[in-house]
Amino acid sequence: MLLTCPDGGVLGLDEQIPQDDLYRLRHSTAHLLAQAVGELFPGVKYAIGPPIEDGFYYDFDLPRPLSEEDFPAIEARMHEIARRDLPIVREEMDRATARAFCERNNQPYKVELIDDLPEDTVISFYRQGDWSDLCRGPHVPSTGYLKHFKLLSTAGAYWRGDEKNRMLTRVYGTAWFTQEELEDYLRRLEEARARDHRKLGKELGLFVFAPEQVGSGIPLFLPKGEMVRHLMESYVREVQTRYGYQHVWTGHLVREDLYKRSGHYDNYRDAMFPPMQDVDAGITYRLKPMNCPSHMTLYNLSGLKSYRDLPLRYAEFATLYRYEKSGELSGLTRVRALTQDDCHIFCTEAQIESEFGLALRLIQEVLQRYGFTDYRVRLSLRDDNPDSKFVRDDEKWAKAEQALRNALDANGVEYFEARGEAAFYGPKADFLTRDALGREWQISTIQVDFIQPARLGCKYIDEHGQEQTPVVLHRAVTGTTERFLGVLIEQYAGAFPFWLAPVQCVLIPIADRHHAYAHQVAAHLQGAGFRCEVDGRNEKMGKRIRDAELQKVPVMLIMGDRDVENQTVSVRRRGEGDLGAKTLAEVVALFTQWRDA
RNA sequence: GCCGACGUGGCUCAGCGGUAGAGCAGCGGUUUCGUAAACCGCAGGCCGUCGGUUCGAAUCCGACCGUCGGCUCCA
Repeated sequence: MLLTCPDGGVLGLDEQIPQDDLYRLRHSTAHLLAQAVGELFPGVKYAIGPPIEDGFYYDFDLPRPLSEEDFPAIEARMHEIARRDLPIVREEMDRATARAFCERNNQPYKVELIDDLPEDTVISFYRQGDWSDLCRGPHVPSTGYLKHFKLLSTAGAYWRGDEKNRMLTRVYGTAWFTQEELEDYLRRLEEARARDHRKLGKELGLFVFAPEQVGSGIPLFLPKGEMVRHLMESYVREVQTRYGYQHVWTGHLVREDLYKRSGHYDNYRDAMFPPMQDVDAGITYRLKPMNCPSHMTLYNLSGLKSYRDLPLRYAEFATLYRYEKSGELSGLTRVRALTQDDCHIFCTEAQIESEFGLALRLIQEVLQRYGFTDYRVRLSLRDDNPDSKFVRDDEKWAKAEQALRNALDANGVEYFEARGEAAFYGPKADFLTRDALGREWQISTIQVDFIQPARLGCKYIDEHGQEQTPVVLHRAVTGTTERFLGVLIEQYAGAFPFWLAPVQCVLIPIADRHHAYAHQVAAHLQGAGFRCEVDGRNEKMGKRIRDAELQKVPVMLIMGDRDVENQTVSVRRRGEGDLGAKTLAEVVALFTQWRDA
């Protein structure tokens, strides 16, 4: 096995995986898995099997695909091999010997790996008993060290991550030093599943999917879900306005020609919904998959611009439609109808750094308001593969990349670099976060574009009366409302902060005779701008408290005879319990304080 | 799109060759209650769709649709 993880890039693995003991343990467990599969399925061809965060995987080319039903037998064999306590020994070979060895063992993937190793690489194998694998190491001393592991799932994976190649069978597993750590990890997985936004979205009545009736990847928002969306968007709109952004609106259909001119048609045709024909006029439309060309058109048609008009910032909450492949759809995090909080900033080259800084501060303010700290910033650059989508204009790319780096450095942002992740028109700074199950998603982004403005004929007149092409910064704050909401639900485990909760307060009158008072209190709070519901169901108070707690409503107001008499309500905070009786004025003051916190 | 698993009332799930079950939710009644589940009753499903095997299919086989876990992709 060749371990190309930390610097390989090929595997798309994160560079932060440390070469520590746990890494070594997992790496060896991957070998153990491979040996077990080899013993159970003679003729298996091995691909690669690296350690990954929390575990490992191994890719096999097998006569038949594995399913989880095969796991007990494989795990049993792994334990058996572990009990043999085979020493794991390193053996170095020269290239020709290594190649011949792998060919003799009918391991074509290993041969391919050897052929691709740089000239000066020391080629090593790790042997345990009569089983051996191409591998850089390091490993634990013997198979006896491997005790606390579990196979988790199978998956198809293309050889070398290329969909043109053969699909292999990948087995994922986890491994730990102690049984407690293993069990703890499995428990964490369980807990993560409990905060899955798809589950919570259903339980909390936020959204549904109707693949058979409306379509896959098109979330339908219930009143509570729409309330949260509305709050999220109003909030970002308020911040953007405060930062000098202007909001525009550009519709849902666009003539296809525009995307041919912008370059999107060539790069993303397959990911757009099929064209629509206006037969009478002979025009072809597309559902709008991105805003840039529309905003640039708006720029062009709203009068000739002077350098004094720049920077000009067009923001839009636009619902876009993208034909994501069926297998890629995932709850709210990957949808076909998505609402971006998009913005295009038209500016001069000299303004890039300050505009980037402004966008960055805006993003940081918003993420902080949401209590969002678990993200990292990726500087996404092009690669030098001549077949890739990136527009070829070295000078402009170099300029854009330098501008982005300067801006990141000037603002003291920590980031890591990823080649091949840029947009076709320029490099970007992407903000990545993880969902409950550890999958990484892009939220905020700032992109430098030296290409599209020229293609679409954007211009301004500089201080010398000369025509110039503006630079465009593409920028999204929360990314898409849908995805960000999905990630937020998981971060909060469904318990939204007071300002964002769709229902901020449930009023619980103890007996029927308290209903009128409850409605009176509710009306008062609604008048003060808070979202309240009266739970007047014929259920015991304890049951209604329980339901409100399970629905993650931040506040419950309970009222009985004492309260009616004293004109108070008894305040209960979710997860905290009874805070005692308060007057309405006190409640409004408390609510205001919680809302603005 | 590709590989694998799964698809039973609104929700969570049992049944896996012989005429469809439970809990929760819903509806009707009784109860009027002080901080996380009162009681009684009623109703609700062509078992994803289409085709095949069988005397007989929710149960076995196939195709399609959808969901889930990955892979690929992500303007």
